[in-house]
Amino acid sequence: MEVKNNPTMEIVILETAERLFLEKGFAMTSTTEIAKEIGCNQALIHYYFRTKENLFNIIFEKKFKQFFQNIFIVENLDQMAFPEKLKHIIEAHFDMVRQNPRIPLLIVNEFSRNPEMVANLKEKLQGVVATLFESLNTDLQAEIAAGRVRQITIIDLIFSVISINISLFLLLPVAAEIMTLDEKQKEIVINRRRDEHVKLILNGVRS
Amino acid sequence: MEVKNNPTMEIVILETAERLFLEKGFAMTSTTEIAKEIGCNQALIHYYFRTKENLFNIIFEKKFKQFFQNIFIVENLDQMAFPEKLKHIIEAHFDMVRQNPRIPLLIVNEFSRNPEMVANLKEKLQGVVATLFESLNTDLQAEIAAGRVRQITIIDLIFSVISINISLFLLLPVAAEIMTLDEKQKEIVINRRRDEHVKLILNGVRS
DNA sequence: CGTTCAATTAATAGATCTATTAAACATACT
DNA sequence: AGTATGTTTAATAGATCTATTAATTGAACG
Repeated sequence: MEVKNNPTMEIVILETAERLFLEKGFAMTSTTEIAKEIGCNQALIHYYFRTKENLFNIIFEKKFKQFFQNIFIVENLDQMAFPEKLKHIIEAHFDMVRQNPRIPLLIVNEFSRNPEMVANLKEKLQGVVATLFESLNTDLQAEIAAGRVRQITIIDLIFSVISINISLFLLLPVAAEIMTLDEKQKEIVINRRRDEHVKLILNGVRS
Repeated sequence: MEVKNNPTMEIVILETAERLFLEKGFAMTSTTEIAKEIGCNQALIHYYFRTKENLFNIIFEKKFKQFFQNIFIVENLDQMAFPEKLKHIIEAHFDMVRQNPRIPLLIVNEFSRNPEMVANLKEKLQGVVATLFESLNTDLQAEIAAGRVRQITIIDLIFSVISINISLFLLLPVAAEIMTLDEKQKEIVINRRRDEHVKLILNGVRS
């Protein structure tokens, strides 16, 4: 038997590249810098991944899927009433974005650099999203019929949840600088916004 | 009298650079490309603006101020009741973002590239924002006291408005690709979201 | 011990980008 | 006409980046 490919360095490269791409984007991250960060030769990056573009695409695809597949992961939703259910969905999504605050920026920037990439990935998640939305939509329509929720499409509702959560973590760095918040104060803001998003949406869809 | 400096080319460079920086960001836009787009020699960019960084900073500062100073420009707010006033503020901000859909991305990206830049600019707009918020806050507190609006800070209210409006135009390119919307359908979505944002916020702050 | 093959490095080609310098061009003025 | 000054271009230095190639290292195995 030949020597097994050592996956360690490949993984180190992936992790380091992921961190740098998320921090500084595709254009501002060079393979030279990735190698320097790791402490290895720059050619090694190309040995494992051939091109910078290819390395980026692997990471991007992973992050893209991760972000959309985990869009609304909540356990035991079935027994809940609609407002409670919606509350958990908002909070779960909020927490997911909180743990991946830079992915939306990565996706938005990559789309303006290379729209093809997103176009190719979209099919892979349409199924996942569709079934997830359908279940919630059934509840939503029941609530609307019962007069407890105003006329609103499931798309608009979900879009509002995603928007408000994503934009917090997108804008917070800039907002914190303008309002001169330190890390501790930022934490407080984030926690307050978590409650605020729930209130805003739950109240916002009342009839 | 000597020949007056010809401002035409300087303006052409500024306009072209602005367009390219907004389209593709700082790193992905080269002075070579700006010159090629204009049809002039690349050295001319440096003749007028010395460095790419300097050219970018001039444009960035302009866009930054433009975006924050026009944050809530509405006429004749005084005679309106609070909900009507808030509605007009949301719509005015929505329309402003609609006309400058790429500025938020420019600011967020530039901040992660060079936080100093934003730090230096923040003082110049704190005065403008403060007075604007104070007026609205007076109304807000009255509404809360009257029991028509739930407990919410003016910061949270304004942050929600800005968030929901900005994120629409930030996410729409990607969302439109995923949902396969053409330009006409995008327009429809934008117009529906404009109403939706008003409803969401107005309902969302009710007690 | 020497062979073999994967992993790693050194060296470098080739492209591109920023910025500078010197020369060419254009225009107003004497 | 000739000079002076602002504008534009040509040429290029110097840096950096991606990607490739050839050489070196190192570990398993017969």
